[in-house]
Amino acid sequence: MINQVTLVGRLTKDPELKITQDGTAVANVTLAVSRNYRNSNGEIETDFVQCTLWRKTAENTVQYCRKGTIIGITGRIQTRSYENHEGRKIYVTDVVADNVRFLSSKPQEKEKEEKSEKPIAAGQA
Amino acid sequence: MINQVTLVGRLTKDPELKITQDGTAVANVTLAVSRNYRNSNGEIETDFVQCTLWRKTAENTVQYCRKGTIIGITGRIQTRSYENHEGRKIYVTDVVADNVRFLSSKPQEKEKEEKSEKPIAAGQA
Amino acid sequence: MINQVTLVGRLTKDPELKITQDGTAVANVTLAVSRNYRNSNGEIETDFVQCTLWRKTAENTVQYCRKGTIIGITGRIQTRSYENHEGRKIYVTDVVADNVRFLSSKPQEKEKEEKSEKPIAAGQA
Amino acid sequence: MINQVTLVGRLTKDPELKITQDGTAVANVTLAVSRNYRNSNGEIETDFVQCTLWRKTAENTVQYCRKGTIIGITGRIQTRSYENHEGRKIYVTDVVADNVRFLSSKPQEKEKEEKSEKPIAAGQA
DNA sequence: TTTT
DNA sequence: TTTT
Repeated sequence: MINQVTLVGRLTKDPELKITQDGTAVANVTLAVSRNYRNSNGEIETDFVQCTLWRKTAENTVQYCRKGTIIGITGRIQTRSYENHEGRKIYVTDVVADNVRFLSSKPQEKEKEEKSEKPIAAGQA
Repeated sequence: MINQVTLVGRLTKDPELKITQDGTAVANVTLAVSRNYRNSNGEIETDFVQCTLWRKTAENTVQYCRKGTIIGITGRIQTRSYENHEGRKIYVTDVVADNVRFLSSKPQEKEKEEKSEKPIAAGQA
Repeated sequence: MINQVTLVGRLTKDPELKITQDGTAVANVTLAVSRNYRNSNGEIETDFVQCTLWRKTAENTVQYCRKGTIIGITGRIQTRSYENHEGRKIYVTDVVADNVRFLSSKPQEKEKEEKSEKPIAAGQA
Repeated sequence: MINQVTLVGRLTKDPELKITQDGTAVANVTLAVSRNYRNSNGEIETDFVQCTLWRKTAENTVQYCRKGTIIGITGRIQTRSYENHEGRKIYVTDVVADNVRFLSSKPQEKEKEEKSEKPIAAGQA
């Protein structure tokens, strides 16, 4: 079957790197994607799409992007469900990225003091 | 910004037409989209993606498709939130269709007894 | 059937508006889309994709973009063929845009002297 | 930059496997993708999109598909040019596949006599 | 609260 | 929990 997504939008926050139990780098970000048309009140609405980035893609995004950076993501929609502490079933939908492109004109590299201690070296760029 | 989705999958149920307060036809369907690779247990997982179809697209899908029909959808990811009766904020993500294609080899027309009473005639096909 | 394209790239030239015989505005542009990986020589190659924009989409692109502007296009691949003056069949492939987004950080409006004489007013923006 | 294509259409011919000089399997196919609307003469037109498949993707397509099979392709548009024997520059556009899905209801395996001699075993499926 |  |  086919499941293909392309998004261009702005990061709603500075992205943060997490490490899973088995040592894999991951970043969960939200993309603010404004619509191309106005609603009945003349406003431009925005969709806030949750995205999951893995490995190098996560590391590079954390290193080179921050709140407000425009990025392009290609990937697929993923759904899953879990039971919360009240025993209620919660459904989650997000976009798992295959690829991320940095589209802001000047994605100035962030200068974070902890940079040299980053858990995984950032190779590629 | 850009927000573009393409899905091909199977309807998990017979689609049903609803009519909004202002008289617009709408259908909420779930597409079962199996992945193209096996997980670490050797299984093929499936994403269940909620989709919203409007007007003719809704009407035609209800008329020509049923549980198990393979359809292709192009559209965009939409997010919204509301407060449930407990005052908890609920986040909802679905795909709003621009276009639907019927891809099953023999999408035999359904013979439903209530067909002649359908609230809106199904034109296009 | 499904035919869906998303491109983000730079205009290779200042776009120009043409008017067809029946009075429709059209612009033919080429998008330079650099690839996300290096070839065996360590170089980043670029695809030069021909795109056709119609009506308001053409007019707005001509008004707000110039050589080098980053734009996003969604649309479909179109193929056609014709015989050239030597009787040889020529095959042409381009992308017909449904939608164009201006993604350069500062798409400063062009100040062209002939602006006030533009054949069709540019509404929307 | 972003360059993302999704196509669903029918193979215009039985696909054939070729082997490049360095031993890589490749198949060049054309997808007939009918449009979702009628032109001014009430006809449904069709785009014939050239696609290039590599390695396992090529091998599986050759093994499991034939003329008329409906397949889904995700990939990117690729452009290149060369000079023909008359010194004229020829521009070529095709879609390089990342992924291929077989969507015909009954993609019966082809029984070709040369099957056991296939240059590269077809694993995956 | 899932399709083949 | 939202970006410009």
